[in-house]
Amino acid sequence: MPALNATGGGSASTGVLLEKDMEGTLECPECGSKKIFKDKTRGEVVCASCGLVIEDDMVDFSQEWREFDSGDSDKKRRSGAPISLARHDKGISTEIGMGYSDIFKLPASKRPKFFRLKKWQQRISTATERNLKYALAELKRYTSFLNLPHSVEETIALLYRKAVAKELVRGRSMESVIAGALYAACREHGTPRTLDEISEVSHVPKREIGRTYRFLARQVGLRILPTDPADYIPRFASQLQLSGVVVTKALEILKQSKEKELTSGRGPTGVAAAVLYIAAYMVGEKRTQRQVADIAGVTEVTIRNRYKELVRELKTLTNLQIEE
DNA sequence: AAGACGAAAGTGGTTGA
DNA sequence: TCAACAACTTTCGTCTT
Repeated sequence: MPALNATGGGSASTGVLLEKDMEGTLECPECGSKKIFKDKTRGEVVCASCGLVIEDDMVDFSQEWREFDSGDSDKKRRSGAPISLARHDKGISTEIGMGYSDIFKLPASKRPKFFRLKKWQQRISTATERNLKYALAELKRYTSFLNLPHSVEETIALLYRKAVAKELVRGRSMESVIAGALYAACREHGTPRTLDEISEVSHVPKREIGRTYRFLARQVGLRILPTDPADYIPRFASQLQLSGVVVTKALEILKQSKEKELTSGRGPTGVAAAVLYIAAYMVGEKRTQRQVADIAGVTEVTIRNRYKELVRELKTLTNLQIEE
C-alpha cells in the first residue's frame, strides 16, 4: 500500500487530476490504469490505483499566486522571464558579475576572487556557446533595426540553432547565415523584408544572402514559396505615408492581377510597387514613380513596365487614362 | 525644372541540356 | 558546365506639365 494522498481521496489530498490537455495521454506502465494524478506540491505525476510515481521533478510553470505590493513580489515571485530561443542560454543561466552593483557589496579582499570567477566563466564556455551568444546579439540588432516582431526573432533563432547543429555555418560567415535565416523566417511569417534591406543591416552582399537562404531552406527542409506582393503593400504604403484607403485599393488591384496571372514570374516588390503607384494615383494621393521605386527597391522602369501591363489587362483600369 | 516615358544595352540568376 | 532566357537595371534622350 503506497503512502499516497491522492489514492486516499480524503480531505488531506494534495493531488489534482491531470489538466484537460493531458487527460488520457498517460497510462501507468505498472498496472495500465488511466487514472493518473498530478501532485503539484510534490512535483510528481503518480498513478492513482497502484501509486507508481511516473514522473518526478516536473517543472511547475504556473505563477505562484497574486502579488499585491512590492513586498509580496519579493516573497512570492519565483519564475523568471520565459525561456527564449533568442538568447544563447535560452535566458536561464547565471552570469557572474552582471553589472557593477555586485562588486561593491563585497569586501575588498574578495574582489580579486570575483574577477577570477568572472574571467573563468567566460573561458570555460564552449565555442558553440560563444558563437551563439555573439550570433544572437547580432540577430537582435538586425531585428530591432528592421522592426521585426519578437515572434519572428524566435523563429530566426531556432533556424540558426538548427543550422549550427547541422554544421551548416562551417565555411560561411556567421552574418550571412543569420541574414539567410532572417530572410527565410520573415517570409514564413508573412512579413518579408527585401534582400536589399537585410543586406544593409547585415553588410552581407545580396547574392550571398540569397545563396545562404536557399542552402538553408534545402538543408532544413523549408518549403520555398514565392513571396506574395500583398505582404509588402502595407509596409511600403506606410513608408510612403499613404492612407489605408490606398492599401485597400492596392490589394484589390493586386487580387485582380493575380487572377489574370500578371504576377507570376514577376518580382514581388515590383508588382507591389506598381499596384501601390496606381492605387495612390486613383485615390488622389499621388506619389512619383521615383518615390515609390526608392521605397520598394526597384527602378522606375520596372514600375512602368508592371503598370503598363496592369492597365492593359485589367478592365477596371483601362479607363485610367480617361480619368486624367 | 521635375516627372514621366520608352528604347537599348547590360547584369545577375535560373533552367535545361 | 555552359548557353539560352526572362526579369530587372542602368543610361539616356525626348516629351509633358
